[in-house]
Amino acid sequence: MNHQTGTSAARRCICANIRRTDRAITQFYDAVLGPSGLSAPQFGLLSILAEVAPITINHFAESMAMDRTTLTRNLELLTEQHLIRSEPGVDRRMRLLLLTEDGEQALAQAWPLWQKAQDRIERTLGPTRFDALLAELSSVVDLTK
Amino acid sequence: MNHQTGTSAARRCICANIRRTDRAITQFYDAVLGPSGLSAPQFGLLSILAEVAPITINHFAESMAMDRTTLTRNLELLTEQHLIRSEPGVDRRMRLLLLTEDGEQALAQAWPLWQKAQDRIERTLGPTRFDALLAELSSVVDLTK
DNA sequence: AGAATATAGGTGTAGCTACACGTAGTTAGT
DNA sequence: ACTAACTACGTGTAGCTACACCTATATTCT
Repeated sequence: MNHQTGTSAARRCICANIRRTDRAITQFYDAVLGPSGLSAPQFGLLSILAEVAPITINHFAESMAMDRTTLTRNLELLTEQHLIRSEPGVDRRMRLLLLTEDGEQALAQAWPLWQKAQDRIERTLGPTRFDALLAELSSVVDLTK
Repeated sequence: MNHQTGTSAARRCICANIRRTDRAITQFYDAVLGPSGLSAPQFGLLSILAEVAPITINHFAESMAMDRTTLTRNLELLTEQHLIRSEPGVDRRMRLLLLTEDGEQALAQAWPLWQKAQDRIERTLGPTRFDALLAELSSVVDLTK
């Protein structure tokens, strides 16, 4: 079992491999986005929120495939930095999330940095491999449901 | 820009997509590994440590592509649970990491559960797509260096 | 031998993640 | 109208992650 040939079962763990890739890519995007003052996760939240706002926390969490309570904690920080705000909806339980003007500006500043990081990956892999990778990642997400 | 056709740039962010996949797959493995008492990251650490022990923290961190200080914090928990231990090396700065007997047992108990989770992904994708995905993840890690 | 440098590792701080549980407001059933 | 069930959201707790900074030991250079 696992002599010279082949890769150990542990090294083939798809979970460990994805987690490892997550650590590497997040550090890479964090470094490139650094000058914007946004972390990779924060940029991700703002860029999607810009498309789907106004939206409730639950729907936003679903859109991000993120636990609702995780999103709540992340939104606290963005709110403290005045990058987003929330206003009451018709249903008094709901809060509708919106970007502030500061948030729009921070996002606009970060876009070229994000593009730089994204291009590094996208261009090196090429369009075919890149799109295939995105598709496979989505397949994995679907498989866990 | 980004009307009905195509996917928005934000949705194509490889960082956000990998992070999303990480959340999904980690929850999936955590759920399946639940009965073993090990989390997905803990199983990952133990299964690799079993192969490379005895090893220093720095070398283990490198082997896991993980920040050294992150590893330190994770090892604290495993040590408290008596799943691993460390002993001094010849160089008095070093600590050599080892699995305890409890750790070996916990790992042995968790293996079939891990196999169950892994099979779900590996069998559905098939060997070709699965191996290609692992390779592409490694490519992404290499690109961030 | 002594000073400068390099290596191994820990601590303070802070952000990301999610489960279990709780509260307030809404809707459905009778 | 009243109760039960459901929905939207927050809080307590705890693990995973990494940067900046620190200490202790070992090595190299002069």
